[in-house]
Amino acid sequence: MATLRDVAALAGVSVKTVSNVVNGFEFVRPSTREKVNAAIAELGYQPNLVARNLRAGKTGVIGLAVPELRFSYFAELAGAVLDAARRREYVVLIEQTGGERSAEIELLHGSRISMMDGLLFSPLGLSGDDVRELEVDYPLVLLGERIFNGPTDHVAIQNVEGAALAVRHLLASGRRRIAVLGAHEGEKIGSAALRLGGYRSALEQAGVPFDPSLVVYREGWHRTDGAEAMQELIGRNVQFDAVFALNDELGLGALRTLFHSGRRVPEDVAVVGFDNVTEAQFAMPSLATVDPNRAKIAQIAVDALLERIAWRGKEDDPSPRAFEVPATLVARESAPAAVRSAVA
Amino acid sequence: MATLRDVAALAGVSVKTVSNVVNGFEFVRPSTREKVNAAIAELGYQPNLVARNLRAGKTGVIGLAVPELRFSYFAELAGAVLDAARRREYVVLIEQTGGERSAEIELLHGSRISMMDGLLFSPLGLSGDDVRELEVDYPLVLLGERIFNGPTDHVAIQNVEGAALAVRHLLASGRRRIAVLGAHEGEKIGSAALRLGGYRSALEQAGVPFDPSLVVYREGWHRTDGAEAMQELIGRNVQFDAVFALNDELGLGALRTLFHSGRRVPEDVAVVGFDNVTEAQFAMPSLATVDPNRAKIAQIAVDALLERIAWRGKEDDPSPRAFEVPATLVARESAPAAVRSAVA
DNA sequence: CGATAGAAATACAACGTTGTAAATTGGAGT
DNA sequence: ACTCCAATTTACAACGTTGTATTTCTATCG
Repeated sequence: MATLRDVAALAGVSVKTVSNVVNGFEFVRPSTREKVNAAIAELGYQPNLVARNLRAGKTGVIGLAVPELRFSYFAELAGAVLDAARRREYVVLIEQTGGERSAEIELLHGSRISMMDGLLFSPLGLSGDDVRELEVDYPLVLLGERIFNGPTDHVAIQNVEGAALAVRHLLASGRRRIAVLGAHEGEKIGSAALRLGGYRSALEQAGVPFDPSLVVYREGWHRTDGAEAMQELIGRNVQFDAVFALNDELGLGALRTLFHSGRRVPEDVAVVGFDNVTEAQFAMPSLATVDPNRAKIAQIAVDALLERIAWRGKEDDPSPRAFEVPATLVARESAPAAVRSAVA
Repeated sequence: MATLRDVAALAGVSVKTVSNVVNGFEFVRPSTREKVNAAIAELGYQPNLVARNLRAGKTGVIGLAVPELRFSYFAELAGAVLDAARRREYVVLIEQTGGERSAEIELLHGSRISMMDGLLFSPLGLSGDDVRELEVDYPLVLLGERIFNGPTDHVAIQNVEGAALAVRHLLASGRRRIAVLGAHEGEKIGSAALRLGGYRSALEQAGVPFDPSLVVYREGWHRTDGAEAMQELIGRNVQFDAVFALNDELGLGALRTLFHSGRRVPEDVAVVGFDNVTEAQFAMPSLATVDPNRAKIAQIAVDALLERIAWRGKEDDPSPRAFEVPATLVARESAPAAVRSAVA
């Protein structure tokens, strides 16, 4: 790989002059500029970003830590982050933590971080008790619902309001026996708890009594968990005409079980999920869901991180900021907008 | 951030001694080592990888260029690459090209590359005519079926054999009118052409005549394309008892149309896809498919790339290698192993 | 007790870049 | 031709590491 030095030698100028040309410095004689550019072209010179970044004290790289790319939600989030970062001339290094606490802690405190200007972190293994782990000396922005009120900026989904949207949507179509899949026993914060809270408040607001026998607890978030949770609900022999799955994967699993149990969706049971993953749109029937607005989340998170990066070293860095991105309801076949409309 | 220099000052030794301790150099007096480690702990020193890499002339980073993470296939591939890379102490910088030729070319020749030791590239916009673009001076490994016989290593799926597996599976369950969704008109290489080839050769081998009216051409690879292609097939009024979709997304879209058209899967129509994306497993009915063995692809690709990286500068770098990873058939509800077995 | 070998520690340079400050050039004004 | 200032170019240092070569210890041996 050619270096500035090689180009300088070929063009018969100093290294710094080549650097000036490369960086578009104003005061370079046109004839010199031309000579240098010719040399650059001849050698196929490309600036070495590692050296440039060492010099500049920054890397042009931000990290994104997610549990696993395999899960659509994170893959789509990652895609959105990549897009948002590119718009700001940053590249993204992705790390999979597997959702494991130890891996997350190691990443936060490991030396890989020194390759990044900052980190977008979507914790899963860490809990509220681990906030101390988040006290790091580099810009860090938290995503998701595991940890609130940490020492860093935080971008969250409208969990409560989003869940309420879903429930109101079901109520509006005449459903009154709305089950919940995927609640977490005893949880206070975290997506599950928040969404369950939204469910309860929407019911209350509508004057529909809360019935604990309609709540299915389940730790996992995957399709199999949804299928099993649905199975459990059916096994209880309680009457229900709608299901609010605390995320789309659970909802998709539930659709599967409902189908196998002979129940029609949405005629017998309406279903709404949460996340608006791509698959939801293509499920059979397509799954109504709450769209957390991933592109916006990514944009806000990247912007917040870059702001923090820019503030690095300044004495007065603002205290932790909390962003909340509005969620919207997406009506689909599994819970259409009109009451009991037929399937196409 | 503390540097070696800071640690050295605090410990009262030279910078190089600290470096020696950090790197586990053998000949350091235990007492010195202890002093240094104390200083490291006190300052929370972390090596600066950018500097280390500049010095070492490598970055510890490999690039992965894919069209879009939103598509499950690439998200899952990316996840597998991340895992494979981590096992070899490498991190991965992911770039989305959007599948656009110009973006792909810019990435190949841009300066971002200088942040990477090598690139895993899954082209989509580039075609066989663009092989010249692949003549770059850094280690490059190609993935996928867009370009064969390029000037670089190449890791490919068993497209022909995989497709033949799918078709033989359908034949074995008694199907004889097997439609194909997603063929590309006039294409010679590329996944679609190869898989279509596997389809034809499997039919031929079984003595089943090839019927052009069972082939639905379609450029796109997404679910909507599958749904539309299926619609088109139905519109032709030709008889068919099985569908081989050239990838899972097409297959999932087809399932949807079949469902809406009142056909039962697999009783009336068996369906097999290709790729084994996670969703296939959870579709209703679950989608039988050909598993290209992504984890192995990722592992082989990463290994090949790291080998090339290790060979950098050596005079005798081997000529381009082509790897092919065996595909396997995954029987599922949409095309079970036993003939016309009932749905669970 | 001095020589000597190996261990331990160090100085220095270099990776490729760019900021700083100093040096050189060229042309206008007189 | 001479001065002066802005334009242009340059030398040097530094970003944080580590390889190489060199120096300084220290213990052992004759």
